[in-house]
Amino acid sequence: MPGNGSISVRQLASKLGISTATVSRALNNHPSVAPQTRARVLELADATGYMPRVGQRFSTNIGLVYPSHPVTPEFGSFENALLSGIMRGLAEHRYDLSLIEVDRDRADDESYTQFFRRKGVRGVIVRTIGPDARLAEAIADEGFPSITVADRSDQANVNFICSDSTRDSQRAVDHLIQLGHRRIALVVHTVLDSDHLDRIDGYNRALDLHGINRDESLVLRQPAGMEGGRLALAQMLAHDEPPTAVFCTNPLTTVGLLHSCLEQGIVVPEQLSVIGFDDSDTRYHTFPRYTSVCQDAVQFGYEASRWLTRSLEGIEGGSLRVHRPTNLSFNQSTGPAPAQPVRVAAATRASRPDRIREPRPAAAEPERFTGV
Amino acid sequence: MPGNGSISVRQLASKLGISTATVSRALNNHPSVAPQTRARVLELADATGYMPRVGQRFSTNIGLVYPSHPVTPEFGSFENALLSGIMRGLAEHRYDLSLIEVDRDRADDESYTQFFRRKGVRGVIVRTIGPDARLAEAIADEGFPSITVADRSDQANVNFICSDSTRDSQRAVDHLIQLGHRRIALVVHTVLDSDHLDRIDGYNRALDLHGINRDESLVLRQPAGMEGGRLALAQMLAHDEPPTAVFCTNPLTTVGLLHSCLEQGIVVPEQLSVIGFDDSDTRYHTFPRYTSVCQDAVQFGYEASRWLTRSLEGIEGGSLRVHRPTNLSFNQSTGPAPAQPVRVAAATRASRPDRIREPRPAAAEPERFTGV
DNA sequence: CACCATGATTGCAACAGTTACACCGGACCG
DNA sequence: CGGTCCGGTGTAACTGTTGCAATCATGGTG
Repeated sequence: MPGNGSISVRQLASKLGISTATVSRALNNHPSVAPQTRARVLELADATGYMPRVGQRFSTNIGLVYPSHPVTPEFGSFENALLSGIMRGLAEHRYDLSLIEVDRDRADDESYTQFFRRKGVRGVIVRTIGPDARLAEAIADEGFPSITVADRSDQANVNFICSDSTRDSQRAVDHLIQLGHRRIALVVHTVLDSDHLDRIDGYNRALDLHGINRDESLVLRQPAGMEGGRLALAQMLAHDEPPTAVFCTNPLTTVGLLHSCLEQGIVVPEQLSVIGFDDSDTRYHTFPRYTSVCQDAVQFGYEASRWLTRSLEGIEGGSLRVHRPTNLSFNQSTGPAPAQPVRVAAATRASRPDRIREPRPAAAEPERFTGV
Repeated sequence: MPGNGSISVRQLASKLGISTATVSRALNNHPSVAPQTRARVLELADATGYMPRVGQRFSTNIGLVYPSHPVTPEFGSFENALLSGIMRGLAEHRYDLSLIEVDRDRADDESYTQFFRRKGVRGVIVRTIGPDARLAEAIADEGFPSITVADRSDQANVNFICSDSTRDSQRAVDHLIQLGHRRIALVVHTVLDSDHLDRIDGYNRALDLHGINRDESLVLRQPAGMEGGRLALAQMLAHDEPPTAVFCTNPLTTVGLLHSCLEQGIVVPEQLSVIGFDDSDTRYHTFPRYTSVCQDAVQFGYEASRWLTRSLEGIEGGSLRVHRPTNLSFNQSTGPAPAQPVRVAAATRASRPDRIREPRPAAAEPERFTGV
């Protein structure tokens, strides 16, 4: 465990027998410092837990860390809700938030601690995306104050707050079984993070509990997004023994699947029951509104930022490893199992394109990134 | 116009005949400094364009400024797209982004310039929300480097990049008229910012151009959001002479309106044509996908942050006042005007909806990824 | 009136980190 | 051999901040 951060540049310099100027340059990645000198400085800085101050004061900045380019529009509402919660949690101790993308300007030979020091942040909230959980573990291994949000790790030194959807996933599938469904499809993302493993787990447990055979051919892996939902429905309809219900473990995928149902004239829930997943309000945007397992991203952000700042202020001690249970929101997308499942035949019969096609005029060329 | 920011605390102190300690405390809102002393310090700091440095270096932080608590989940995807673009634009000169909410910890007697100085940001991107345009103007009046995004101002000192949807709003309504519609409703937000005024303007121009009388009773003001769309549809159906088409100037409102159509068994576009508004991909999430006027929030963020940083680096000079035209995206929510408009009677009759619908061909959609 | 306690302001000085400039030493080339 | 260049380092001067002491006004009390 590093020291308490009360080391100064001058102390580092005197311990190393060099000048403060060289120490400062080494810490800031100036090109004019010899590699072995920089290595010695960084090593000692790490060992002593050096933390820069402005004047005599520590900074009060928290970093929200993304592995690479953050918050692309495709992330959907989760990031918004998360940010909203984070800002609320930081308000108590007047911390500020900086957005940091690790890939952008972290030097290759620079540790995460050094990188964050250089950015002037005291602690970070790590937003790992997909399978990049290594980032959170690497930061934790360096002992830098951090907490991961909406993901988890088996490493004991990783603080996190994540959702545990196992229970509600099981309840969701159980609900379908109670309604008489026996063949229930599961749609998961192509890459499986801990969240998706929970959902698979809950799905399996519900089936096992009712003595329903697991059918691997009903577990569909599709990329998260509208198109994934569309493809999943197509797979279901083409199945030899089609399911009468589906548990779709991603919000946008659920939207895509329900959208495809409407396109193909499949009535939900009369012909097909659907349970989905939601981070915010997406379940109310579809027709019908879908029953879903819901996680509260605002709450995640709030608790993570609050714990981190309290921890830095010395109010909170120890670690935080929280599994926050999800909620189950019942809406209009589930109903009794139909006598016969919908099949591809119904869909193909209805696929003659007698629609009125909209004119597609030569649309204005989309603006590209041009300098102004 | 303030100076070039090369003034130091010591120079301020000597000009005022006080110590640097007092100057520092005054600038940081320490409670132990006499009110009139602080007033004198702040006045001189403003006049000289003081800007704090860390050591000898200016900070490279940009603030994204919200009037109050930022990025609530209701904002939808606009904020995400904006942030994404901003981060990309900041990358070129290695600036960092801090999220700042003015209401949170700006002191009452503190100018915006002082507030931003205290936060250590060199320039700000102002995200005014709704009718809060005064914020951008107040900041500009103080001469602090700033640019407003997705809003505009008549004040010549306000830099901004906004969308001009007048042309496409007119084209959208014109498109409806070409399809034979004569009674076209307009749904606008209850508070009218410059964006909404554009849309009203385009709507009016299209009607005027075709010699169609404006009917004030077809201009519906509803709060932005799903519920607003629902209420707008109810108003339309209850109208004495119901419209056969509607131009809905907000994404979520459009979603709500289309959702309500599905609930009530109103077939779009056969019974009602709908044109909406979109910041990102929302138009592909509804059934049917709606034709919409689209603004590119990523581009806004990119251009704003790039101009601001280049301006601070001295590469760019002068002001930036850009009206970026929107795009018109044609989808499946518009069609020829029906012989008879849908009325409230029809809606009630269809309240036990026969939801099996004619299929429609799926349009190709770009692959997307999502969080979680 | 003298005197002390109290609290509000302020200054001194020591601290934090950064950078311009000079210096040094070795490599390279004429 | 001498000049030139360049990578690397230190000196010193510069930022802004804060702990502690000093100062000053004020008011209550003997």
